[in-house]
Amino acid sequence: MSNIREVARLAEVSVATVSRALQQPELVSVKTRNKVLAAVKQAGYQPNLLAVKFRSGKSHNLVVLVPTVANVFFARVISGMQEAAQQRRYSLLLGNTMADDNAEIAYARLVQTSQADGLIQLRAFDPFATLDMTTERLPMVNACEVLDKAPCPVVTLDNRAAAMAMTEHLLSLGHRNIAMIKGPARSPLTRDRVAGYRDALDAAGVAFDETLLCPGNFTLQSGHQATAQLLQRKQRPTAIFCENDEMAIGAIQCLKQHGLKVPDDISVAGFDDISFAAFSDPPLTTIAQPAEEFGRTAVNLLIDVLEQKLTLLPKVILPFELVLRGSTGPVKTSEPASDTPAVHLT
Amino acid sequence: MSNIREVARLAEVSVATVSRALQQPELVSVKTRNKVLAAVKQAGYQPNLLAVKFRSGKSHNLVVLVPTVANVFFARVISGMQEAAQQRRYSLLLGNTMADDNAEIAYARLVQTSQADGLIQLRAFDPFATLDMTTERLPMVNACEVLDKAPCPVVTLDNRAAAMAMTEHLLSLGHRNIAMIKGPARSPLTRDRVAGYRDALDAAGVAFDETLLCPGNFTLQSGHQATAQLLQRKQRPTAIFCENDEMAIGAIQCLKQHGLKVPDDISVAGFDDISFAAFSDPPLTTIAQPAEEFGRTAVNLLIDVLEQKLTLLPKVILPFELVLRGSTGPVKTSEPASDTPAVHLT
DNA sequence: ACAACAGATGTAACGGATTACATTTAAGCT
DNA sequence: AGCTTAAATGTAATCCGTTACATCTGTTGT
Repeated sequence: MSNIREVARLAEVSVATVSRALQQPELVSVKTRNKVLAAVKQAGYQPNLLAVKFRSGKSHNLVVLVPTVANVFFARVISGMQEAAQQRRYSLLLGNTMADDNAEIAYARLVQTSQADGLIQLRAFDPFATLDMTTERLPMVNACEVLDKAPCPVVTLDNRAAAMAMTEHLLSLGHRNIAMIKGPARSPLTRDRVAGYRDALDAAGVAFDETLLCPGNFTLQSGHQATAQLLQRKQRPTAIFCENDEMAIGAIQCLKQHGLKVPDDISVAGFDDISFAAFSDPPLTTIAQPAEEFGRTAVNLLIDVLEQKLTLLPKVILPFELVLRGSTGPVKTSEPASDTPAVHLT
Repeated sequence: MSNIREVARLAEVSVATVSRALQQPELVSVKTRNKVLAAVKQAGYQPNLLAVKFRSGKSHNLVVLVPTVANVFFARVISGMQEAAQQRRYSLLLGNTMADDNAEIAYARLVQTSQADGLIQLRAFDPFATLDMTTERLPMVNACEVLDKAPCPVVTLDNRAAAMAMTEHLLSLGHRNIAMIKGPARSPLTRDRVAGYRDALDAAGVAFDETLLCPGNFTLQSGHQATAQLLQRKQRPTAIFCENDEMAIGAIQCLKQHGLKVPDDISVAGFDDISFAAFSDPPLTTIAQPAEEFGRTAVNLLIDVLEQKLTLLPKVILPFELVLRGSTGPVKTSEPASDTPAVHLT
């Protein structure tokens, strides 16, 4: 691979002139510039970016920490990131961490040793928190599932309000016995969505029943399993609100296998509005999240930080949308007035 | 950020000794080594990888060119890549190209300018083909959808045999009027799968009817659309073989909307075995591809090439599996003997 | 004609880790 | 002790593009 010195030799100028002809053409006379350009072409010269990055100390890479790329929602987020990064001439380094803290810390190390200029974290975990104090924490943006007190810009969605909106929708259909299939217990995301669910229940004067909350892990299988458990209850819920669409689709399959009709016998709602949501049977009522926009915003925010276009630590809250489709419907009135008297009004 | 000179100063040794203590400890006395290690700790030293890469001329990055990360199958492939890359201490640079030739060429440039040591292409397109001859072509592996005469190692699956297997399955259920929803026409992948479909038809002595081939683009929507078209035919096909699961799921939805039962009225088959396939209603008969294994193999192959562990250009063919589920069933005998006489035996 | 200055170009230092080669130190042997 | 050899460490070059600073050329103004 030819280098700048080779080009300088061919063009019979100094390396500085070559560099300037390429970086700041206005500083070089037209005649010389053309000589240089010709030499560049002749030599097939491409600047060695490793050298440029080394010299500048900027890698122009961003690391993305994602729990699983194989998740449809995250795939869309990454797609948006890619788009924004490309526009601003940054590259994306993928860190598929399987939500493993140690893997994330390892990736964070990457950043510190200047493989990347900054980091985007899609989970509520601070990979720099455990590092010793001699090592500085690096530019980071936390998106989608965010830390409560993130020491960095944040882009998220009002999960609590969204969950409340969905729960209100179910309540408005007459449901009073609404189960929820959650994500992992420790996650702030899960906590917020449960809080929103509870807000709506409280506002409607419906008693909260902890046993209606079922843990899941955002996979199709876990939605299926959790639903199977819910169906073993003495009193079957009339609606199931799942914290993502995959679990909702898993839930619907389970219900059908038990001979139940959705939404006639039981309503199901999801979250995310992945492409499959509109194609499930019945089509899924869900909360649409602007996934690609999450990615774009996170990247732009991070680059702004890197390029010092930002001083404050912004908190961007993207809008959600309640998407009503066929998987939710009015509660069947044929059921006997189903009270759980002991719990009623505490 | 402290550098190696700082550590050398603290340990009261030369920079060469520090470097050796870390890279080839056996060359350094135990006493000195400990001094160095202590100094490293004290300074919070992490080698600057940009410098290391610059010096070595190896970026230890691999570029992945993927048509769309948002596609479930590719997401799994990338997941496998990530796993293998991490194990072998390489990083993955994501290039989401939207199947745009120019975007791919731009990414190929990245590689040339030593941002990455090699490239994995998941599409049948050679981004180096159009580049002028002064610029050398760089290490590359072509996976999943491969070029016929790829100038590089290849990891693929016998798409022709797989499509033949699926078509034989449908034929064995009595179907004679089998439509196919294809991918983009130019793709070798589409061509091979159509060829396999035809092989099976020929072997069974069933006439090939070109009008039963419907173009799609691997999305849920396109499966839906193509199916709507197929249903306008005078003579409805009794089975639809889709070139991926997304299109199959789209097809099933369309059929249901037209009041048709799957598989009683019409059978549907997919390809890929994405997670949603097992959760569709009915569960999808499909061809399982070892997606993660594709990714792992491609990465390992590429790194082997980079590290000169390979001399030949291997062609790895991974196995597929016919997965029978509920979306395919015997053809209904109640239909009148349905011939399309004009076409029969040409 | 000369000073002042702008414009164009060149020289060389720099960034941080690695490593060939040189040098010093220690150990082993007679 | 004196010589040989191995082990340990140091010195300095190297990778390549950028850029501060120096130098040179040519123009304008008086």
